Amino acid sequence: MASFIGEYTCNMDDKGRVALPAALRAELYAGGTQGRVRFVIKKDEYLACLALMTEPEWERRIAIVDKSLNLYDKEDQMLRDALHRNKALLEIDSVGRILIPKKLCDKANFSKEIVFVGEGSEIKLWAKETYDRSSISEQDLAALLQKRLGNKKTDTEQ
Amino acid sequence: MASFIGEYTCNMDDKGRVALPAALRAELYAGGTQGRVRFVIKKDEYLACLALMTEPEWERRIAIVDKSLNLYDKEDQMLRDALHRNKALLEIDSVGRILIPKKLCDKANFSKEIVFVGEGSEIKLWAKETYDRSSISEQDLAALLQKRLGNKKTDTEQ
DNA sequence: ACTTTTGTGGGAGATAGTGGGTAAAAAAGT
DNA sequence: ACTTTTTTACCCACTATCTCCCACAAAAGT
Repeated sequence: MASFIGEYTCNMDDKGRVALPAALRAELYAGGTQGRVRFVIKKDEYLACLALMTEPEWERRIAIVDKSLNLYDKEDQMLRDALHRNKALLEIDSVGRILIPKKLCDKANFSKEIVFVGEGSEIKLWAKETYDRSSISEQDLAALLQKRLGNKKTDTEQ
Repeated sequence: MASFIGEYTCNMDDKGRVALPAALRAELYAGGTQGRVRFVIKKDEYLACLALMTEPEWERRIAIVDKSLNLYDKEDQMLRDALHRNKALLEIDSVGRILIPKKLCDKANFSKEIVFVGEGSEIKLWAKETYDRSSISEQDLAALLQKRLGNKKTDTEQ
């Protein structure tokens, strides 16, 4: 399975197309994937960005959610419903670009410069301005790391 | 089995016909289904929308329900009866459209713009205004997700 | 400096979506 | 049983959008 890493900036044209940075594309095809690769792109549920992943990765994730939801529970169904909003299926075109749906561009305030951030099984897409503004301070990161992964842990971990 | 994903908007004409978005149609036929495909469309039991699924998927679901209902229990039989109301069997016409029965259009307040939402084994159909209005805020979704699937769990999981 | 790879832009053909007209079928009324 | 009316199905045609293709620019590597 592909594991993405690194920050890359590309420009979206006025048709909504952006080149998938070559390094990320290479990582994709390194996984022995032949032919067309399908992606799922979605609005991130917590952050002001989009998240891009391969279709199998999406299937894996939604399967986990489905397992803990009851088909005949109203609140569960509303959650399931909400989880399928702002998603789109997309493919890479003949020159290595993806076409981002307008609605999702708006949700993440995309205009021109898009930052691609490899995060293992997914790629985050940010409007450059948003990305630069949203980074947490080094101190906060240090504190969060210490709390969640350092020694003084309060909850379970694998 | 076909797995549907993505949001698509199409217009219903005054005869009650809507084009099934090409991406969803392709997904259908990708499952090796040749010739005519039959669908079941129904009013969603909990939400103000319709749900569309292949006939086999419907059979699968109703079989599960049947298993947990008692043939000789009055309330169970009334439920079984209710579950078969507001259903219709439909096919795709020669240009890829479906014809939605008037009764169901009314139930879901369809007028012109219909949003198709792929949700795995089924496709939800919403009147656009209803869809936009019924969307929970991003904060609420984040909170609900955090509560149901995040770390600070208060109830059982997997 | 030159070659190769990567990113960007635009035009043309293909295809998806939409609408209407007509014929057949079903439903309703006489 | 037959007529009338309504509904459904099939066909054709138009338009807007998207996808493919070509080409150029910019960067990186040799």
